[in-house]
Amino acid sequence: MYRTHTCGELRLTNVNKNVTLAGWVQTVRKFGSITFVDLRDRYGITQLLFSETLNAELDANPFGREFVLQVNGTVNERSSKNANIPTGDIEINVVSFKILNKSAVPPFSIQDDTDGGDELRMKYRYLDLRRNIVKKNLELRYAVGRSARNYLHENNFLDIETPFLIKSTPEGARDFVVPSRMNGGQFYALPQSPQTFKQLLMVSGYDRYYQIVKCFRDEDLRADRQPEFTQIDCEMCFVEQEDILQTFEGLVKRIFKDVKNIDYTETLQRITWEEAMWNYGNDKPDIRFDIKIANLKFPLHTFPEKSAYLNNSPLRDGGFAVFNDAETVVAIAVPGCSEYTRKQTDELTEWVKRPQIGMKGLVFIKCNADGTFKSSVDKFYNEEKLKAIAAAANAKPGDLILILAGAEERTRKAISDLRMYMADKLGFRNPTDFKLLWVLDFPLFEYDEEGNRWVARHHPFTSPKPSQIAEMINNNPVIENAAEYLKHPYANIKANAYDMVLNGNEIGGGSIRIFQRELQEKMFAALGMDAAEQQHKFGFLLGAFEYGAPPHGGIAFGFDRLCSILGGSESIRDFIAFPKNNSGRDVMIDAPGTIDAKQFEELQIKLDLKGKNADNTD
RNA sequence: GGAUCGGUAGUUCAGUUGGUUAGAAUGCUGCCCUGUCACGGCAGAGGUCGCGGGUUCGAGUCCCGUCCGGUCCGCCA
Repeated sequence: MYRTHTCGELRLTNVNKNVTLAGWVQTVRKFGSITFVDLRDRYGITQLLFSETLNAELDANPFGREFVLQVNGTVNERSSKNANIPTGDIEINVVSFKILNKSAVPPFSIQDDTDGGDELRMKYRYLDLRRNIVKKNLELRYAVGRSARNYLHENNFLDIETPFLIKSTPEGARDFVVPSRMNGGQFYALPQSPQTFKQLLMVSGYDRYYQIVKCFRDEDLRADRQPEFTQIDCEMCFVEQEDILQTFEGLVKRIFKDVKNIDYTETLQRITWEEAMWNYGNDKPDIRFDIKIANLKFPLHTFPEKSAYLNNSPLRDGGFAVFNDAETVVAIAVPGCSEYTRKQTDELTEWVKRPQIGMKGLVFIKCNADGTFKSSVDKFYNEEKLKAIAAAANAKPGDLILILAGAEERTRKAISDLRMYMADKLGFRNPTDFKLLWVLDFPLFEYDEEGNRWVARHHPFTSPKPSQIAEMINNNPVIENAAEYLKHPYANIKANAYDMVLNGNEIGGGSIRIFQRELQEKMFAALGMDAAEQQHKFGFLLGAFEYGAPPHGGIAFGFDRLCSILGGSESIRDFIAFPKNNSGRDVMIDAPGTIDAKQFEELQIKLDLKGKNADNTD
């Protein structure tokens, strides 16, 4: 038997007991004729005491950090206790020890505050995973998964596996492809999601399905985006949007309770996509802080319902050419920043002028505590106008109003980014505060300028609002006038789709699906697929819809991202045991790599690499 | 595809207007130390300054290219 106890469980109640422990050497503290060793395993750290009688044996069998050690000895009460660790009241008075395996000196320290940089940690991920802090993240991940499974199981969901080797459908994200040896010249694709399979399971009558499943997308990466990632993928029959919202609100609340012991009792706030864009400039707003956008000027076709705001805008009849010429002028009131210095406002101006934001400048109005205003546009707007702007921005004395002007889309995104930036700066985005939100009624289509065509905003299986089905079927999707695409009836069709947002992150999204062949064909046609292409790519689905497809809908949660937010981290990498870097590489195993000539031959594939990768072959 | 920051000892970093033998901390090695737990003390080893080219009497430092890594924009139905 290698061990009788773990390194995390012995206490004062175990004193005098003879025990055997096994683990890794965290530190060795040699102290004249006695030696202290901290022995670590998954469960904790226990101090070992090697008294002077063992010195000869220690000299004969020296060990250092990360050696694997087995010790037998007696549990002793310590004469000086360590309150920082659960086992700090006791130590093991070692009788005998054995080195089970030696270790090279690790390239970085195996501690919470390691000295290792990211690159090194990823290269030696097996050592990094020994660190308590990474272990905690993986334990949290397991807890989230277990909680989700319990909830879904209790609600009659069935976990059904779907295939990874499927076929490429070049809608949406780029596919990872896998060559088929037995079918020369043909390729599988790895699923971007099990979307069509879970819909087919609905047709088959498995009315509640879920899967915690890997998905693959060959797109550029970010701190919160991996090429292979995990979704909690769910689908239900005989449901309307409301059923889905309630079921999965329940799921997330259960996870909060199980994992964080948070009673998230309030009903999730729901806003439409249009309201999200209007108030936050963003379809996944962080509502932990109450800063909303003041829309001082905007193109009416983007918010047709809001003409009253336009007519009452305090900018009307103003003398500032930048505002007068801009398509959109938007503002936020930042609490408590009216005393910003010139240096601070200049810094903000530089920030919005960065290429990633792309604004030409930043106008500010300081709302002084005494009720007066000081702005960078004083010569164009009198006190009364400034007061009206402040009122529109819901600003209070002591606030700093920041105003951006420019083209609608870019400016709205910029004010949204600025809102988040200021909130970060002011500490309004506390990672231990959690605020959930449903965003509803997304547009069904997006206009693709390059192709002058419609693309599905969510995916092509998403159904329109029932009231707009006729509008979709009876109209021709062709866009005659690209400049006026917003006037096309399709631009105003809303989807039966919903996103769940947590602290400014999309953690889940889904829709009620199309389940009628005719409507599905119309959707494919709207996206520019002719009948032959539809049959070739999605014939199986259209066929299935002819055999009694039930109404259905579902949702998928980004599992890695959900875990990282619950863990209070910006990056999902530390919630994945073996993640990939920014370039999609696994630097530990050095993947992807080349394959040998025989493999190419079996696959009947010849490489013809262009440019810088041309010498990348074996 | 684009922007931006970085690459100097095993590791994390500093390195001034270009100027003698490139530093610190930590880790590592050796010696000393009986109550440490970030132990302490003394001594020591350890560098192709990512790579290639250029400017210069002289380059870690300036310029060009390239590779690698981080972050972001585009992209991610």
